[in-house]
Amino acid sequence: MELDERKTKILQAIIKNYLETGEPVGSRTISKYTDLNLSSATIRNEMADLEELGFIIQPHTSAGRIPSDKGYRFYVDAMMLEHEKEVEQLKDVLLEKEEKLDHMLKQAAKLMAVNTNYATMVTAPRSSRNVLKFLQLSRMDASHILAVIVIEGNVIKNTVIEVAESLNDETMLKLNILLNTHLNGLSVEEINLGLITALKQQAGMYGPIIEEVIDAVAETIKEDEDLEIYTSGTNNIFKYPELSDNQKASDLINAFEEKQLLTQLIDDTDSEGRNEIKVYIGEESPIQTMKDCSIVTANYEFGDGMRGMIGIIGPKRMDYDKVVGTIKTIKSQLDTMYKKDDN
Amino acid sequence: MELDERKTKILQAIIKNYLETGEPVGSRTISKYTDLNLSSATIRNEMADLEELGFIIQPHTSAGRIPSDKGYRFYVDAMMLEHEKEVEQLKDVLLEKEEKLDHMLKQAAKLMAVNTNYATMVTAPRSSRNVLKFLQLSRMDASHILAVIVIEGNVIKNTVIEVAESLNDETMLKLNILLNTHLNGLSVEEINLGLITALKQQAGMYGPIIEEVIDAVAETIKEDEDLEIYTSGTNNIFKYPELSDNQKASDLINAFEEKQLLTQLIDDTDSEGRNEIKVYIGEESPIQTMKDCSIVTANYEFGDGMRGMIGIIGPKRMDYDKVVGTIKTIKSQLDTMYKKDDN
DNA sequence: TATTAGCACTCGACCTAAATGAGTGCTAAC
DNA sequence: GTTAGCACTCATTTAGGTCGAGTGCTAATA
Repeated sequence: MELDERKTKILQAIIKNYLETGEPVGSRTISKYTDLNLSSATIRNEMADLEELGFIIQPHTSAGRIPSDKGYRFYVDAMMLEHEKEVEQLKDVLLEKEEKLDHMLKQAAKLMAVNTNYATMVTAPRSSRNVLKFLQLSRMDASHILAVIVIEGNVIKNTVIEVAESLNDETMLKLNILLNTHLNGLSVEEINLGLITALKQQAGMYGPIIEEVIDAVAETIKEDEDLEIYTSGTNNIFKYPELSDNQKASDLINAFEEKQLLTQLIDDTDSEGRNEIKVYIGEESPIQTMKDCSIVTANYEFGDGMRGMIGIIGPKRMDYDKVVGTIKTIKSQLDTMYKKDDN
Repeated sequence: MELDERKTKILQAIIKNYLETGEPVGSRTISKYTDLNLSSATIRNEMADLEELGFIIQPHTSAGRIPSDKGYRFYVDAMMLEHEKEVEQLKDVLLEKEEKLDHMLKQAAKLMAVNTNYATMVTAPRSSRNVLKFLQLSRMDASHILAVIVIEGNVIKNTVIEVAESLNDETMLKLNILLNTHLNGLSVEEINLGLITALKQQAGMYGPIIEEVIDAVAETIKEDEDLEIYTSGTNNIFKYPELSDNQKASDLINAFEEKQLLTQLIDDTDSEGRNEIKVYIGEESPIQTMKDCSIVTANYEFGDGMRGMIGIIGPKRMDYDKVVGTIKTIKSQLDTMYKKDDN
């Protein structure tokens, strides 16, 4: 059996109607809803076929049909193809550039949540290559040295190092020069034991400090890995009956609190994917607790190789059109925002 | 009518029983539960009195009684008085000192949540006096200066300042000395326009940079105000039927996401309050959406005048004993953790 | 006077049966 | 291939009925 044009039209109509009403769709509704001018009986026959093909499901005998995951997939694929041509932008979704990056990302998450009424997430961008850009030691007080570590993409971290004895200005200067000349431009993998030993030797009696600084650098670069995730609109899930029964809601809320779970959504295929927008429907989701949800994600990219992810999570019965539009809009705004002047 | 000893005993028994079962408590239950050896009829009379006094409530005719807010208040006050003597510590709630402060606070929130099965929050500590401790400008690359700002309590912030032309080492040194000698030890209020003008004059052609740095300092100190709040166990609210109906759950989840709302819980009475533990019951809560909850909070204090808050939020029918114990334990651990060696 | 036993009464919780109605599958006619 | 007609299914709603926990009140008791 094939999916001919009429079946396609009927399937589209069923899904469209279900997205709007949330109720199982009956044959009579379709008979009137479409311009096919077919009787409900004919529709019924076609629906039986569509069910056999796996696109729609009957929740129980004598109820209308609802889309299966496969049905949604078909619908979304068709829609994405449609969208490919028009590069429409939602005019009313306007992200303002904020002073602080974290404020802006939080803002982006919120904007998407308010606009779509779904739960949203935004990950902080991280550099594909974690390279040390700049290192600065300074004496804070007699027993503390402040180490400022800047890695590629202007991610800045600070560490306070305790020292037994105060160091004079000259020593500080020497250490700074030593560290910067040898370490700048290196990634954490490149800072190996041989290099460290060589540096320690050159530093003489200040070897232990070098060691501590390098530890801090490694720590800092690594720490950037457990990346920050901003979420918003979590409580939107209560707006959708299919998600708001206690067990499901609890699991979802938990996933949003334990942001760690959300990292599974982060796409690690390199950017070759043509800046694709990804849609996970129901069972396709990589996160177990979101089997009843659909997830739409996209990567954004700052000028200097920093990449992050934005995502919207809602019920399978989701306004895919709007969600994809919103994601696209926010993505493109983030993409261009830091293109010219960095931070 | 007075609250004599017998009434007190009965009231305590009612509340205790209700805390355990969650069901309205009937007269017969009390008649057997207590060692008063009174018939249910007598208890009924007493209960009618207690209701008249406002300590208990009948959800509907022909149901048992449940405590009113006033009843809970009575119970908690009595309990707190009891606790005053014993300074027991929960042995099994052990907070490990983490490298990073934010990790540790997150950990504290989680620990409390796991231990009590309620939702918890921990605010980052902030200094009562926001004083500039140390300032460091360094040249990051030709057109960017990195300003590192350390305020009292070793809160460190970074800002990148864009400059038109590259500055040489000597100028940088001069600016650093100029800024540090004049600004260190000052609070944001003390950095007034007169001082700024004087500094700008001394800096000559670099006046604009001075201005930007000072702006950044002001910004940084102010920004520390919109403080961070770590939450955990949010989804625990689903464990309590009285909170998990959709509207209430949604509101609560929202309050935990919009952490801003939680700031209302932060106690601004100065520490004179003898390190008191605060209990807000139902209507006493300063947060509208938590009228069906009880909230237990306490302030913790790091050695150097940094203060933060920990709190537990659960249903009114809460295990107050355990919650207060947990709060006390975590508080005292936080209190002592940074007493000797700071950060 | 305080306590208790007894009793009628209330009211939510739970169960069952019947009515409703949306929607189906199938068959026979067009 | 399409449609009208019809019997059938089944979730949802409504109404009625029982059950039992618990009360308030009254009269008897210590």
